[in-house]
Amino acid sequence: MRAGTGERAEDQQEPASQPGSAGRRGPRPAGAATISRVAEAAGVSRATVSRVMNGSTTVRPELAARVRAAAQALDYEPSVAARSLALGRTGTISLVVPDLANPLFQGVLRGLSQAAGKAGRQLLVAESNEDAEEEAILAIEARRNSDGLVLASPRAPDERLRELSDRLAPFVLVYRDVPGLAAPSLSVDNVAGITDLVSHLTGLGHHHLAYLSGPEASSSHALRLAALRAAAAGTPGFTLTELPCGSMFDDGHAAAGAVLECGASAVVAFNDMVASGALTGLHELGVRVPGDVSVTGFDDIPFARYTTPPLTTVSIPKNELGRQAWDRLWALMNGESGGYNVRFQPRLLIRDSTGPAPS
Amino acid sequence: MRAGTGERAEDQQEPASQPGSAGRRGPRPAGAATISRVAEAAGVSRATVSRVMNGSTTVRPELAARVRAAAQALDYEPSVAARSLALGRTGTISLVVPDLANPLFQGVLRGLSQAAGKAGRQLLVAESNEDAEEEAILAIEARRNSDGLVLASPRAPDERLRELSDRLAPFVLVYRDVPGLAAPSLSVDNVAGITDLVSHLTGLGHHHLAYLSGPEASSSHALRLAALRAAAAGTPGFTLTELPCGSMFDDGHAAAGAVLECGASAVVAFNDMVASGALTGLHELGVRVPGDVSVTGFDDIPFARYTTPPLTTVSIPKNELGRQAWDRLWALMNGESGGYNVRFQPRLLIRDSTGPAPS
DNA sequence: GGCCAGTGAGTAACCAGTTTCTAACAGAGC
DNA sequence: GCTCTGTTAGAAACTGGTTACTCACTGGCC
Repeated sequence: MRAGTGERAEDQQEPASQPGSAGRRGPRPAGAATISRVAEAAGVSRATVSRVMNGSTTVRPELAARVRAAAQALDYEPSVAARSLALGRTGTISLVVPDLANPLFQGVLRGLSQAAGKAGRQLLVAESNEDAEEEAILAIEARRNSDGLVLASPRAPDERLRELSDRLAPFVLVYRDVPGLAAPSLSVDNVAGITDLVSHLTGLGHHHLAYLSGPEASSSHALRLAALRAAAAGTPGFTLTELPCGSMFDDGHAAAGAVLECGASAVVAFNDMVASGALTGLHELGVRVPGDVSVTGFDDIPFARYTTPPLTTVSIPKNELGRQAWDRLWALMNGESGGYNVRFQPRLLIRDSTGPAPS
Repeated sequence: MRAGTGERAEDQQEPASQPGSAGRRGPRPAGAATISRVAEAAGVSRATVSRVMNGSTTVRPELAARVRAAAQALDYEPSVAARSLALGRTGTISLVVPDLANPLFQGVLRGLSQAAGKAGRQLLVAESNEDAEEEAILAIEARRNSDGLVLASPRAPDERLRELSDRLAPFVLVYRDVPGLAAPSLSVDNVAGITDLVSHLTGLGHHHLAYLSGPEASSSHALRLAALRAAAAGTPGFTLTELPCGSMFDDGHAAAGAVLECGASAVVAFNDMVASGALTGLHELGVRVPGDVSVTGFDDIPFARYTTPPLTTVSIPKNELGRQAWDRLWALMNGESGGYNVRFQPRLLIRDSTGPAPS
């Protein structure tokens, strides 16, 4: 993406060092109005200004108007930091994900961002770069800066999450279900998804499946693989070939040759990106999909409808996960129970990348 | 995405109302250690604890060790809110974008998140849902909760941004260049991108181009359209057909019929998503790409390499924009000049969706 | 007219840190 | 031995809000 991209400076502008920022005395805001200045201007106490700003009804309307006028005249905006300190909450929640480039987490981010925004809450985002310990550290750090946390942590060991649970609370776990964890989790039924996929493929006459593996440490990968192995073990005359792969387009693209070699008639890819890469790779090798080989994905990313051919996949409600994460977190922050754990049932979407096994 | 997705409650867990949260006296943290408690435990003053926590060297090593031990024993973590108040800064910066589903902004988000993370800063994210006035309001709100702002605001009028400039500073504008704005901007040379695209296509013998328009209010769309019109006006025997479209996959998909009707031999789509949708739509109509019609995109989203055929497009350094936005903002926050405005030169990527005009 | 309840607004005590100013003390120099 | 200087750590002021408590004043009721 960056390689070779030229860059050119132009449009020189005046230095633009912020006018009032040269630290009069206190720290940053310099000339910013404080509640005291507003109180003085309106001839009332700070308490009254505070009451007016927070919509308390115990202030005489006429006085309230005077305060509002003073605030307006001074461009007064309450200090968020001072408010947080006094109130003991920040008005912010945070989201920690392993990878912002992954549509799976982008979906949660969107859903959460919109739900939190509607409730007037700010959203802090941190990316752990797929590193298990980083996930934990960032989660703690993000949590300290907010009132609650939504954590997508596919790498960190169950035990680590359990021991962190106190410092992270209130928090909600997504795309994962850790037994014995004192936090609600919103997960996806990977087993059901894989089972649906396998029935669909065996129904089409496929007996030899290749699985393009996800990242070793991924908990979703582990569940999907286990479900596939179980299905294979439970069906006589069924062969499962496991091919190491990854989670990105390129991984799937690079695996196309191995797919061809192993002789499978259908490919179950770890996710849609891998499937989509494999589709392109197979196309380049002259393999027809679904004529020669069927291909399936997982997740139903927005792009899955626009691959050639459109991808048969398993749809999971990414935005909905984000929205519900907000609901749960909100409940938790109010001291209520976060409710039950929820496992979303994915939905099989049959498109054109799967067809009858070649005879 | 959500339609029909089943949901099932299971794994009932204990109520999990946070153990210590029932408000002992102060607000939230309940039993959390404060600097006073640590000071008391270590037998020193709060000032000394503060100095130790901030790595001041003016504390006797032996004393410092005692303080650290006490802090450790009490699980002490400084209050972010109190620190923000005293210091006058939050350690957070914010990003406001119109649409988190758009790969363009996802790229900036990633680049910014990583750069800010490396510097130990938190990142606040807000999404304006493509609404011009919402952009402004969210920007103010986000800015109040942080020390600086990166703003992607393709909708808000120039004038509105100029009048807001004081309240938003320090801030950096991305994907846009507003004349006279006292803030550095990082933009992309849309004109150069379109010019490259047009030369490429005319070089292949295309004389009739269809432009699949972006959203009316988008400043990128305006610039790209203007560049196309200029190119058309400057080239004899050149026809430009403008087709209303949009910015998403579906818009491009829906426009395929119109493309066919208008008789153009090449399609310049507003962006890669539109191009990709158009590709699928044309394929469904039995049109060969690039045999019958050539198609180009803009942005080079990760997916563009995996369409069928791979998409000829213009690459813009999305992550790099995020990284540089951080650098500029950092400079600004330190009272330095934010430097020159930068206009990135996009790079033409010729893939397989363009070919010679049919004769 | 006096008592009581209710209302509106001020006082002051918080929230949890940072930092300036000051003082105690130790060691060096004369 | 005394003064001067440098180091270390504490006292207290400060960041900008919120809120429990208190009190003055008003009106209703007897």
